[in-house]
Amino acid sequence: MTIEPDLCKVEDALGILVGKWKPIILLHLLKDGTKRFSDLKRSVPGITQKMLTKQLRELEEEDIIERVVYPQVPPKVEYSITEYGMSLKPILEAMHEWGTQHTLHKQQKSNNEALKTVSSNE
Amino acid sequence: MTIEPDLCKVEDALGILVGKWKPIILLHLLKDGTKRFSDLKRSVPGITQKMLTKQLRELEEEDIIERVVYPQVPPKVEYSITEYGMSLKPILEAMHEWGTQHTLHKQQKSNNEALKTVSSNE
DNA sequence: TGCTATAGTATACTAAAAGATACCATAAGA
DNA sequence: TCTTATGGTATCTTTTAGTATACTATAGCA
Repeated sequence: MTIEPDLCKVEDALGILVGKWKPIILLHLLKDGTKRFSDLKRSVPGITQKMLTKQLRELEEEDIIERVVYPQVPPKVEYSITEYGMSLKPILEAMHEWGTQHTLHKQQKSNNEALKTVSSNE
Repeated sequence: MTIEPDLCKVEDALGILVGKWKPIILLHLLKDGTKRFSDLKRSVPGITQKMLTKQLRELEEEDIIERVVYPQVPPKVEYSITEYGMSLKPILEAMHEWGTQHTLHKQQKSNNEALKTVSSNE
């Protein structure tokens, strides 16, 4: 299969997944199903409230996740992946698998370079 | 299969693919095999020389593409995908397929919204 | 009365990515 | 001698992404 670059839809998927936080948010939701805002915040260390809100709004806008507000105080808001969002799973898995391989590749590369350095010092 | 978010390697793949131009550059190289710098520049409309150079250097750094310089004037430089770079193909294909579906989904969504607007005006 | 929890918003800031533009070397050809 | 082609680099400006911090509402509890 060859993808016609001019008709390229790759960037659509990329646009959804890109951002420092979106993949990790999606992986948590895929793993745990439904999560509250504060759960997500705890699960994604280092993220600010503003960023989490922003990423979630963007994913919601694309119908990847669903947001349910319970009218109570203190507020309760639950997020979950939509059926449509589930369709991203193969991409995330392919990337995860590749990333795992890539780690090995990088290690081999740095090993080779270390070897070269050693032999040139001999 | 569930990906452990904490051990997540998804971002590694994402880091390679991300950038306004990288996917389209890779698709062209996957399609045509070897391409010269100027061919790529023509194939990727709107890209500046600086950006093309930068993206190519980054992909080369990751061993995704190979750069061959022919010592002649005017200069000739050829780029091609490495065997390792070929391993990205499943990801690009998965994203392409998803993107195509997503286009349909977006169309349906805007159709639905148009319908809603019509019925609320009735 | 004052504190806590939740799910945010508002404002100001910094850093990174991308874009615009000008510049370079040099052989071949008009 | 001037122009063109190629594959860049250097510098500056703009745009976008991300961070830090302060602020909000309100029920329940001590």
